[in-house]
Amino acid sequence: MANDVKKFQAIISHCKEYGFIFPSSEIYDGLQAVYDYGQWGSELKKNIKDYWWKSMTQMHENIVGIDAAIFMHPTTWKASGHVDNFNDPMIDNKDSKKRYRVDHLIEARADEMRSEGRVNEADALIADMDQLLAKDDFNGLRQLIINQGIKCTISKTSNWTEVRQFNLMFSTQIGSVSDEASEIYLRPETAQGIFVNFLNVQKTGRLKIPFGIAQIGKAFRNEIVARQFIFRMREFEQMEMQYFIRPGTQKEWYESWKEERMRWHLSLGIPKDKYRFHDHVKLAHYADAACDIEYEFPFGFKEVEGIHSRTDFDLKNHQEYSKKKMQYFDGEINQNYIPFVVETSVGLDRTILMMLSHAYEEEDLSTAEKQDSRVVLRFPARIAPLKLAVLPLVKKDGLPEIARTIMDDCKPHFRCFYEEKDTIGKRYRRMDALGTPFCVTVDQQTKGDNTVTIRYRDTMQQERLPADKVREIVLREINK
RNA sequence: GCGGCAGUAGCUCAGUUGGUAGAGCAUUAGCUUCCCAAGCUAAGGGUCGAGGGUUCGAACCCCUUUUGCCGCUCCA
Repeated sequence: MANDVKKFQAIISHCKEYGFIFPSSEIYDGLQAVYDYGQWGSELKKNIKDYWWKSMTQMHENIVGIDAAIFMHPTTWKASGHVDNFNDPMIDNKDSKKRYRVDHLIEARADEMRSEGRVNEADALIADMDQLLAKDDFNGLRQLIINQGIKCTISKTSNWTEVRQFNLMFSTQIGSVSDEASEIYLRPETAQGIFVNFLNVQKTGRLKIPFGIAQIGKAFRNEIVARQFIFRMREFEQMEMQYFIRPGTQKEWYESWKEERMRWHLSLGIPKDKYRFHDHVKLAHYADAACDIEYEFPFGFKEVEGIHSRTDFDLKNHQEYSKKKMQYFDGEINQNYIPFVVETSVGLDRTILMMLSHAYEEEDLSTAEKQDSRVVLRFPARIAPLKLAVLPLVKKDGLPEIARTIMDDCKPHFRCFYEEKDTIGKRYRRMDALGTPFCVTVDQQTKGDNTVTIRYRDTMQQERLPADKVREIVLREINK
């Protein structure tokens, strides 16, 4: 474990040192749990996004993508349950460190009274509580808990903190005049952007159930505790797909998407034993089955992707709040119904951290004569930020000019890097540290027969091949 | 949110009982190099996380704040 902590810290340093990830607004000391992707981190991120997008949309004729806005009508979050379920005042017991919903504590007390036959007292207590809740009188609520002598069930003490309200959603104002009606939220999940567009997409796309809508986008959660580098951030990006199905078929679709999504994860080159499914026992308010795909990070197995059978919860609620029929006419069975939904939702930033964790290696290359080591990022070629480095062995004798023609041939097709400074070995090692899978080197022989050496990141082996084949070979590898 | 530890150059760190900062690597410019880092020369880069206090004087002591890591807690 100590080694894993060390490795994790080494990865964080490496990300900073080599331009993958920086703390947000670092010159002002950073902003808690917010990070920026640098020059190579953003390439990596884009490549992962593209790969997911292609696997989910291009490879599925019945899945289409959308890009919904971050701002949404405030009623969206009433319909989704975010406003009601996550705005409750909470209180902590200082001894047990246990956090309680204030209304749960007081209701438990009232139930106790009722079981003792003190029904009137119980009703009065609930009435008091409702009044205080309505006024957002947190001090009053705390006083009520203390006056009632309510104790923590674990520590058996009444050593309570202040009552606080934890708002998961960030809010801001739309329009330049700030009044209450114009308060809106930054979306805490991207899913609702899909649900509110269900009718638009289904009708204009003439889509038949089953079909899916995919989306990649930012979401924002005001986490109480946000930590572990980019694992839990306040601003993060999700890649998700909502699959609309006939009611009653959710179980089979849930299972089939579980399998399919696991296949995708394995296709990233990460071995099976680094993943596991974690089935949810306690289900969220919208789900009838749910599991996570977890990856073994240096700090343990943690969720990367969630697969949820969301039933018709979302569409049904949007139908109720919007008064628009969220129905689909299924010609095959001649029925109108609100579709059920199976959701797959990957954390993009977590996927990046997963790829970094798996790719990062400090390799010992020592021989009997010489101590040697390198840091190498073993990214699959398709997601590596840089695909090819073009290196003249020396920066004279016309070698740079030849190298430039290879650059010109390749750079319209994939990200290349040109470098003539320092010894060739040093340049190879720098490329290893960025995870560049291929380097080609132009030497004196190139001038005679137009061949170059290609050097592979993972094996450090080299081969000689015609310079005009480089583009084709790299293209083949990155699309494999 | 509670507790522990930490913040000195891009990275890793040193800095003796308080006397206004150093190293290695990295970077930049040359030289040398015909295939795997740690050859040569030179240069740049830090108001020691921030603010306040004590002091003749603070990287060092005190307070506040902020950021990170770890443990607990939480996570639709």
